[in-house]
Amino acid sequence: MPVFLSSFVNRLDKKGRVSVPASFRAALGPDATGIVVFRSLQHEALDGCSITHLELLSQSLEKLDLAPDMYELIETTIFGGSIQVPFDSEGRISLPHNLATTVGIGDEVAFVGRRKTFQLWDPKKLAAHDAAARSAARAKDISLSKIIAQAASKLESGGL
Amino acid sequence: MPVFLSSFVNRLDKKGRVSVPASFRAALGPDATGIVVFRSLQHEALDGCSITHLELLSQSLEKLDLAPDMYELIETTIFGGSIQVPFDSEGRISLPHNLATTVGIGDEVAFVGRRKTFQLWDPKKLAAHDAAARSAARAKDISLSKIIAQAASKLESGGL
DNA sequence: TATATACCCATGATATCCCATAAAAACCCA
DNA sequence: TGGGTTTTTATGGGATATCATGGGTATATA
Repeated sequence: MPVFLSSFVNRLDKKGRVSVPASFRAALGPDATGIVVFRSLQHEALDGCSITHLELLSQSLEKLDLAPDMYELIETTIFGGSIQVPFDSEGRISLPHNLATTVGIGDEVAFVGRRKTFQLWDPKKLAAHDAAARSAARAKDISLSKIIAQAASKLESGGL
Repeated sequence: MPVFLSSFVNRLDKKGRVSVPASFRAALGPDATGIVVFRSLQHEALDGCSITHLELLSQSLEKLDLAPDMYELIETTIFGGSIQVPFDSEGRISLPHNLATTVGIGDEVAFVGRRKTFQLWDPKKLAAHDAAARSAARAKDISLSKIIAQAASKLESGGL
């Protein structure tokens, strides 16, 4: 199972090319010829994933009973708005300029792993988002060991 | 089950490498190729764990019905903020410089066992934190023998 | 002709691998 | 029990491979 972990900041050169982090390329597998990129629904950022993952998403959507307008929204935003970007021989993609500017990406891109997918951020926007997320986590007193403990007790009581 | 116990202070060399304590490596098992490190949500320190433990966390997240914003928060904070660091042939990891500095780690790292996980501290910050934690424990009148006694009586009454 | 896209090679920085050494711990055997 | 020996650990440094990045050139596209 490919897992996207950690974050990396890479430069966009004047041709609009940027290296996809080597570990992400490894997670995509040796056969991957590129990635899929589309605007995030929640953030001022881009979502990226493998082509197979997008197909999986498509299948999942069919299973769900979504409201028609929701379905409509997702169809146009994700599938309509997504683009396929191939790797060059060095593992770079060329990010369309208009797509980059819509999310505030200038000459640097932060690749952020999110397990099954990853995101592309403007590093400054990411830093702000990260700081906000951290203070929210502290405010709600979230701890990982708690989460694991909760899930474990749920597993015990719930069966399996 | 791997258990991380006790603490060790090791030096960071100028390449940014530091030995993971042998007993921690033993706890990780012979097959472990590295560890996962991310910023602690609670402390000015790094959390470290095995890759399997992170996968456990990942599964836990899927099991729990977390609020979407919470799920969101954890995904970016933990998975985006974590890095996978492989061992070199001597059992060292190379700690990214920016990650070390964000938690105040200079040229020494204190590895602190916390059972299922461990933490990486700047030794001075750890000493300060320790002192604070001890006085807090005294203030709350916590004692280990009390805790054990309480647990024992609970077992008797509650069965098994 | 301009603009964009793909393919090729060059280079510096970083990370990884491999070997050396010194200190500490474990071991062994009288 | 004590002293010597072996093994494990932590640490350092040089050589090598990988990666991100830059630029040149050809090929397509409008």
